[in-house]
Parts: sequence; structure tokens; C-alpha cells
Amino acid sequence: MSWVADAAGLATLDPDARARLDRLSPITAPKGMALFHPGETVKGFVVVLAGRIDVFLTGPTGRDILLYAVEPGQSCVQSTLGLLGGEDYSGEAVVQQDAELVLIPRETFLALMKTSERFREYVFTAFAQRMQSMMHVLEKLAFSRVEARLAQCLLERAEGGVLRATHAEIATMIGSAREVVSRRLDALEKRGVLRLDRGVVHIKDAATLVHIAESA
Amino acid sequence: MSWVADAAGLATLDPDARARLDRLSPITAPKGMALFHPGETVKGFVVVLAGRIDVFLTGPTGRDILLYAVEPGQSCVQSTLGLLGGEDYSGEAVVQQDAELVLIPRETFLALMKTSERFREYVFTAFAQRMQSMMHVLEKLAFSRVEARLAQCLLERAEGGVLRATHAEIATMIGSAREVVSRRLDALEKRGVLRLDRGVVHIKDAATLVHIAESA
DNA sequence: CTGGTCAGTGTGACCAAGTCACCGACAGGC
DNA sequence: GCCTGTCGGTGACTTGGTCACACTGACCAG
Repeated sequence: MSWVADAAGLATLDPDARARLDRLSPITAPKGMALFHPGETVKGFVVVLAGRIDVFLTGPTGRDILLYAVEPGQSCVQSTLGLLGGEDYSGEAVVQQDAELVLIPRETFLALMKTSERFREYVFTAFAQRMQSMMHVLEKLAFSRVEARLAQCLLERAEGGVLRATHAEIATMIGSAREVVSRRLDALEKRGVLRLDRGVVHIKDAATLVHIAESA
Repeated sequence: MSWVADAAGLATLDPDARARLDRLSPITAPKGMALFHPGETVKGFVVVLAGRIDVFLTGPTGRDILLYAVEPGQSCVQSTLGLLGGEDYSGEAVVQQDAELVLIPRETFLALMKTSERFREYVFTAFAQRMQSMMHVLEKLAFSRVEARLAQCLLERAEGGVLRATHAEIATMIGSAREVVSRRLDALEKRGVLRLDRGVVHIKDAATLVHIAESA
């Protein structure tokens, strides 16, 4: 069974390119594993087939900010930056849910970029999307208040009105500090918008949350 | 005279691609002109031959942050994002020094991407560099203090120990507010590190400035 | 040489948010 | 049961962004 068929965006690849990619074997990565660290040299282009990988920016104080999540079918663009732009890189990629992924080595990647138009499209689209989402992160960080970012985060990531995440994790997602998140969550609980348990946030009043998310 | 020769990175282009680009005429853009606004559809790929274009992210409060400057030989990557990734875009590009630039229309751009390997390299490198610099902006905004960012900015942009810029402009460059910049500059002047005039900052003690820039 | 206008700057009060240094509370393994 | 580590809560403090002004010099029209 070809894994290429599973990767949205690569499914319509030309036969030559498919054949070339099919020679590569997917590998599995357990939750918590770091794919690369700041300053590390990059081995190739990573495509995620299953699970999820989060890419962080880590600050000197140890605080870190979620840049974006790589979902199945998407690729970890960061890994190609060094390959193309030169500079070394201060991000970090961590497997968040047990993942299956393919690492396309440098040579294969460059060859495919040369020969396959569809592959180029795939890579370019990936780049463009990452750039967009990084701009959004920047925008939110610079211009919106913590309360609004928090509300957005809860709405986006909750499943069935429930978000399983520690305050520290939420803080990372919205680029803030744990204490600040704790206080804001507390305030929202007192207002009756949420209910808090250890490691879990229950949304009780989504409408108010939407309102907060949109204000500023 | 071919303008292509002037654009670093495009100079070594294959003859076919060169010929194609040479049919395009450079246009001039006066200082202050906006190349594109938030939400605008993009016409093509922009290469800057002379002058400088600054790309900003504008917040709802009117405050804006400098994402990066496009110098001669470089291209304004933002313009291609819509072309590839889809989403609309909330940045703004303003000509900062009278500029000469070439606009490669969508069709030509796509055709070149298809046929010319060197052109692809050029575009990719441009992408990677912008992404890197945006990461740096994000990093500084999230993790370093205003004083450090200010010092870095002064050191990087001063020519012969002199920076011609208003406090408001400096604030935009470092992603802060004018009042904050005024106060910090004031403090540095009182410490004897700077001398301030209207629209001009003179650096008196670069060593101390370097020290401040590196601390946090 | 007025007086008006405007960009650039100075200032104080206030609020939002990050930091530091804790402590308490709970869960799971032994 | 107890210990250990993660999770969450809290107060004091500092930094930085916002608001609402007042001040100043440059330049221009009258």
C-alpha cells in the first residue's frame, strides 16, 4: 500500500515522482520526541502522515510559543529553510500525538523539485501556508489581548465543548505565561463562562466566549 | 541595458528566462507610495531594483510593525503568497526610498517557475530568507525587552553613528509604541549614551549600546 | 514679523501582562 | 499509607502599551 496516496496534496503526483517517493519508508515517532532542536542541521523534508507535530519558538527564559501544528498531509517547512535560505534556526519541533512520517532526503527533495511540477506546487503551497500562519501568530501576539487570544484558542481547539490541556500548554499555544492563563481562566470561571478541572476546560457559554474572542 | 543584470540572484539566469524578463519594463515608485494594502488581490511578483520598500503589519489600533525591508535585488515575497497559499493578507508595503521595481505578472511568473531552475532557486531563497527574518521579528517581540530591541535597532541602522528617524519610525521598526521609545531614548541620553535632536539620534557610546543590545 | 498649522516630542496616569518566588493540592507508583 | 512530580493558585513587582494631553520648533501665508 502506497503511503503517498495518504498524503493529501501528494496524491495527484506524477508517476515518476510517486515511484521515487514510494521507495522511502514511513517511520513512526512517539509522542514527546523532538524532531529537531535549535541550531541543528537539517536532514531533509518531512511529511506527516498521521499524528501531529508542533513547532515551537523557544525563548532564552524557557518560555516557548507555538508557531504552528503540522497535521497529516502537511509538511514541516522549517526543515527546508536551512536547505534553501542558509541561516540556522531557533525553533523546535516536538511530536504531540504519536506520529507517522516520511523523511525525504535532501537529494531526493532537490531532484523532485527539479522534475515534478506537482511536487513543487505542494512544497510552495506548504511554504505559503506556514508563512501565513506565522503572520497570524505575529499579529495576534502584537495586537490582541491575552483574554481574546485565550478565548480564540479555547473555541478553536475544544472538542465537544471540552479542551484537554494544562494551563501551561494553553499558555504556549497563545504565547503567554502560565500564571496569566491561570488568572484569566479563573476570571472566566467566576463569570460562569467556563468550568475548570485538572487538565480540562469545559466551555459552558460559547456565545460569550465568541464575543470575547472578537473584541480586540 | 538589461535590468536583469542589476538584480543580484537573477544575473546568472538562463538565456530563455532572461529574454522573457527583459521584455518587462521597470517602473518607478515615489517615496510614500503604497504597493499594496490589506486584503488586496495580488498582481504578480515584485522585484526591487533600487530604493527600498518596507513591509508592515498593521494593527487595528493603527500601530504597525516592520516585518522586513526589501532592498535592491530582493523581491517582495508577500505578493506571491496569495498566488500560492490562497488566503488574503493583512500586511502593507510602502516605498521608503524612491524605488525602481519590476512587476512580473502572474502568468510569466508561473511559466518561469515551471521552466527555469535558477528562477525557482531565486524565488525559494527569497521565501526562505523572509521566513527567517519574520521568525527573528517574532522572537524579538516575544522574548526581548524594548531597551534591547532599541539598542539593536540603533546599532544596525545608524550610519556613521547617526540615525535619521523620528521616534515614531523607530517605534515601528522595533514593534513598540512611540511614547515608550521616547522615554527609553531619553533615559539613554541622560546616561550619556546618546544625543538627541529632532528626527536624529547620535550615538555617543556604541560600546554601552552593544552591551544593552546583548543583555536579554 | 506676526500668527497659524503641523509634525515631532515630553509627560503623567493608568492598565494589561510578564516575572519571581512561593505554596497548596492532587495523582500515581511504590 | 507516603513520596514525588505535575498542576494550579497567589501576591508583589516590573515592564510596557494606551490615553490624553501640553509643549516646541519649522515653515508658510498674510
